[in-house]
Amino acid sequence: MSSVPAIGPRRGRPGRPRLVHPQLNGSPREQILEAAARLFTSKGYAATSTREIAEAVGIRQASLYYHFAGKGEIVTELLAQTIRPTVDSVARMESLTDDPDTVLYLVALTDVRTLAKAPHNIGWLYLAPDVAQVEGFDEFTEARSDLAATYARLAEPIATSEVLGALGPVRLGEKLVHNVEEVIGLRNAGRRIDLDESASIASSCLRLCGIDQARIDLAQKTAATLLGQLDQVDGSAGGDARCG
Amino acid sequence: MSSVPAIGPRRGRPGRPRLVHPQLNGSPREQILEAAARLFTSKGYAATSTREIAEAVGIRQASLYYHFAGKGEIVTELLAQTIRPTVDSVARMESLTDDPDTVLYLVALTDVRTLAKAPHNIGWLYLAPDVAQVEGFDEFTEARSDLAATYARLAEPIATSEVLGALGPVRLGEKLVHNVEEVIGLRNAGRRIDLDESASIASSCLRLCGIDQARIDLAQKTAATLLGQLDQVDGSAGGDARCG
DNA sequence: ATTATCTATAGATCTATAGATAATGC
DNA sequence: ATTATCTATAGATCTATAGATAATGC
Repeated sequence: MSSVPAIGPRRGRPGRPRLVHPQLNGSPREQILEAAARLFTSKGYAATSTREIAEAVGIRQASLYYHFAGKGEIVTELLAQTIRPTVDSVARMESLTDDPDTVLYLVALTDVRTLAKAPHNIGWLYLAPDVAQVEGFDEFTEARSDLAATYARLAEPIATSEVLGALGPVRLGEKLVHNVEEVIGLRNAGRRIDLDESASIASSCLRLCGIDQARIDLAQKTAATLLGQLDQVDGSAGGDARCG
Repeated sequence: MSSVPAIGPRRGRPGRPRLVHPQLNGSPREQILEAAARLFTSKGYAATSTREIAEAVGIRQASLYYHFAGKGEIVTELLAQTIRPTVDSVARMESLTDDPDTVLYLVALTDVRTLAKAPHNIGWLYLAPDVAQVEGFDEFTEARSDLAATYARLAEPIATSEVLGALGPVRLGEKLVHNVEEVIGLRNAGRRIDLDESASIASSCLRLCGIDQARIDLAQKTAATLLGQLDQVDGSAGGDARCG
């Protein structure tokens, strides 16, 4: 019976059928990205072979090259897809309130949630030296320093003079980014990141600015109220309401 | 002249001479560890081949196996050599002063200095997934959680109730370790870590505990005085005075 | 004899390309 | 005809072992 098709008719999609049923959803390209994300974040980039990715998808190693030019293109696509939307979200947060403590709190919280909810711990890849050597990585280094600059801009007006004196705005921005990125390590250790955890990381950002507990409590409360209102207005999570 | 020794007589050491002059100091084993540390921290573990290590040392790839059973043994040896002496140093710091703020400050400062001064940014390797897969890595995961437990023990009595309420001692310990480890990222970005920078990271640890600026200033001042006295008593850095 | 290297190489990868094949689409 | 896979394989690694060789040490 060597001429029997390996797989049943399977819903008419063009192209030669796979030897194995697709185990993941989405287009082949999406399936590859999903499998690669899982392997890269769990085993490391250089330690993951194209063969392993293909096996996880359920295709032959060579078939990857129909969709991507190579391993490097897979990882840069993953990074590009997951650039943190934080910088863009700042405008939205600033439109919610005039209180600068609350804006920083909200931005940090959003950033933590983004890192916590991503389907895989992609944030990790930005920090790995083998990934940093991939052609075209510079773009992402730049994105991360834009992020630090944004944090710096938000933190500078509210930080105490002692903190600013010791660090300067640039280092403070970097420190806040690093503080938010604790969530990457927590995920890596298999920890679940709930909303309380996220809130406490966002609070730490204010604490690192030298802001006292009363102001932190206030910002946290204000932020919770604002987020509650948002949820009421549009039931959708993270609404992209295009108002003129 | 094909029978001419590749290298001059070179100080009588046993063993067949190398084809290339040693470019590094120390025993062959030390030279290998030095070269591997540089390559692992700059390119990543999985992305570094044994051939590259050998080339950096100036020996043939196969000669590595006279000194190490393989790549895994090289990296575990590196990790073992650089386990942070922080846990051990706590007793010394506690003997210097009764002020718990100052003890935490000193421990954090010592830890930062250790990470900053290590010849290569080995701390990085603890965080890399490809290294985590090496046989025998568990030991080092344990060492890191011992470290977090130590920070937790020191921080619990001095943290504000708000911080402890939000985080609990365990998470606070982890957060302090993560805060100290900012230095790893800074080094990776090519930043020089001077004493001021180290001091500001140690201060951030107190700030994350909810400690106010006045107490931070005091701890910092006390610590500086104590360290100054130490330097006067024994000129040696990090004296291992074995007193009964 | 011991030590530390060397040469040579087996065997297992790993990436990437060429070209065949089996679906759908028109 | 187009699409998405497959098979087969070249060529470049990479790790690890076997055995030779050239020093020193006794």
